[in-house]
Amino acid sequence: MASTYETLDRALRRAFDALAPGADPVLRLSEHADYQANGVMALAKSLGRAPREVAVEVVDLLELDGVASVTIAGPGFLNLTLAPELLDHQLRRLLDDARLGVASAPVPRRVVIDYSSPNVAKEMHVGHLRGTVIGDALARMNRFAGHHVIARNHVGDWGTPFGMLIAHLEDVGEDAAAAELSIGDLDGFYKAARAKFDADEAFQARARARVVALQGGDAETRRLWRVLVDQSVAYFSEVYAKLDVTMTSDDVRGESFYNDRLDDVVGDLRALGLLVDSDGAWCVFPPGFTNRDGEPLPLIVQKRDEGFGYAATDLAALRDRVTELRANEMIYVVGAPQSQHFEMVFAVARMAGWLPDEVRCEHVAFGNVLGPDRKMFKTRGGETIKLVTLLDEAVERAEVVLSERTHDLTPPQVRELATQIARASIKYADLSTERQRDYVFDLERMVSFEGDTGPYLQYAHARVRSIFRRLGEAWSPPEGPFALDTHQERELVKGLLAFPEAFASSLDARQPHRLCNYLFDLAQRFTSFYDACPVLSASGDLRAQRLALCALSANTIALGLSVLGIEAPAQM
RNA sequence: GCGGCUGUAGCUCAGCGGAUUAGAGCAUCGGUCUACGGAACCGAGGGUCGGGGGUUCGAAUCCCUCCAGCCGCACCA
Repeated sequence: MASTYETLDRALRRAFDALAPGADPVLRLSEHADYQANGVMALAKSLGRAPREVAVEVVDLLELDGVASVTIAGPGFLNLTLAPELLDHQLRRLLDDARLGVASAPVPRRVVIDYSSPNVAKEMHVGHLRGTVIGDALARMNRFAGHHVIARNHVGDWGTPFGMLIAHLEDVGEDAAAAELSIGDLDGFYKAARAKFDADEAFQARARARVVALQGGDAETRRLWRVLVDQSVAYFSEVYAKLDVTMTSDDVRGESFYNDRLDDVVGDLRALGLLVDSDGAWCVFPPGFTNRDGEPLPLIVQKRDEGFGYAATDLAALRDRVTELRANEMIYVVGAPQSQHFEMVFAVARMAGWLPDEVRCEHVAFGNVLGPDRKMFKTRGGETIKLVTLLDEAVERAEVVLSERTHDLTPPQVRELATQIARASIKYADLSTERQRDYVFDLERMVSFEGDTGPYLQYAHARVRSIFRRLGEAWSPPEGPFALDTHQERELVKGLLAFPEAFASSLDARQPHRLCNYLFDLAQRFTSFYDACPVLSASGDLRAQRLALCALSANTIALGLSVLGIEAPAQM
């Protein structure tokens, strides 16, 4: 059974096709009716005919018996009003469907999502928030859509800084280092190493020697390096758990994972004749990229010193994902500043034939998190802010608000709820802003229960659930047909029926904020309904009908939040 | 200099596969209600959609140009 949108869209397309194959009806939710189709005007233009005339013709061709009635408005809009029997049918279907109308992909795709990617021995700070939260939402949405998701954490675990980190590890001793790292003081460790490196020549020499030893595969050096990586990954896992993010240590494929494939990348590019020696570095020049002097811009694969650039690693990873992981889709959730880099990597991969046309591959870029001064979010002292500090602060605020409002919760319950609210605050604030845009981090606004916030949605959900607690007995859908006589009921139902397309459009565009907008809109439709339409004091079929709308509202909000990675407590 | 992103109500943001009066939240102001959780609902004021041109019957949305901000532009990842 198709969703309401699909049912209408198909009928419209059939009629449009009869006049001009492939014409888009441009179907949307409407304020003037239930749905509206705006495509007639464009169609008329392409036919060189009067829009109203074409509209009449389309309406004649439309087969919408039992689905909707149509009127022509303005220059040629088709205003569609859903038929009572369709509404009834769709609502009953949703009541019976845990997926609330979202079809599971008939042919699951293998979707590789690259996200989070913190650096070993470096703190996770606000800069990692967006990539982690957005990536995880996209992972959950893809899973829910029925696809096979392979999450990849492209951790920064290689490079020259590891020389000094290992040398420092040697100095402080493994146990002390492990202790420091496991409590999450990664920055302290890094800074101490950095300070010694800058001040102490002997240390510098040891650090350099360690880099060489590490790259050369020296066993002891490798073991020490492992200690750093393992401790850091363990710490990242704690942060993910705290954030309720599904990424696990099994998803980690650090840069080092691809080390032994870099020679092949270079060799194969050379064999393909794509490699050019430029100032001693081995480069590929994909067409269409220029530098500041208007000259062709290289993707540096192998540096003059024979070390590999990160482009080589990215190419190796991409190849692995296509061949070994058999990806049908690849999503790189990485900050916007890297967009040119990824364009070039993808271009080179296509040139090399490593990225088939049928593999959808995209850089899902995101903007910065800004402080109140609209600059990169830092502490007053100019330090980056730890992710966990941010979370802890949000939990504290949520606890304060809860303790003011709540009555009969034990302290551990308050704590747990506050944690869920805090996560929702931060995640929703992040997800509800269009990805590419920078946004201002304002904890006060995020944890607020008023307005377009995570807690507001959680509250709206909890409020609906409370109706059923109060009801205290089983209920069943109305015997007779749904009679949506009030404006508020009808508006709510329109919202409920629109979940599948809101979800699909959000996923397809890799724009979680669309689903956020939908959920907030739905929550508002619900509260308007709830205010205007008594539920428990109604009786008979009317009560059954309204209970059904309540159940669907709660389920939709909970499911929508859940696929975004946000919890919906039943009570708060 | 080239390229990318951004510029919509006092503030924070949707809308940008063109279309029926440009939306929401916050803030402000005014209402509602013996209130199924008021952390609510209803309404009002508030916008030359950065400026200017163009295409179109119709542009916040498409094209050009200018302005402002952020970012990227060869061996750090």
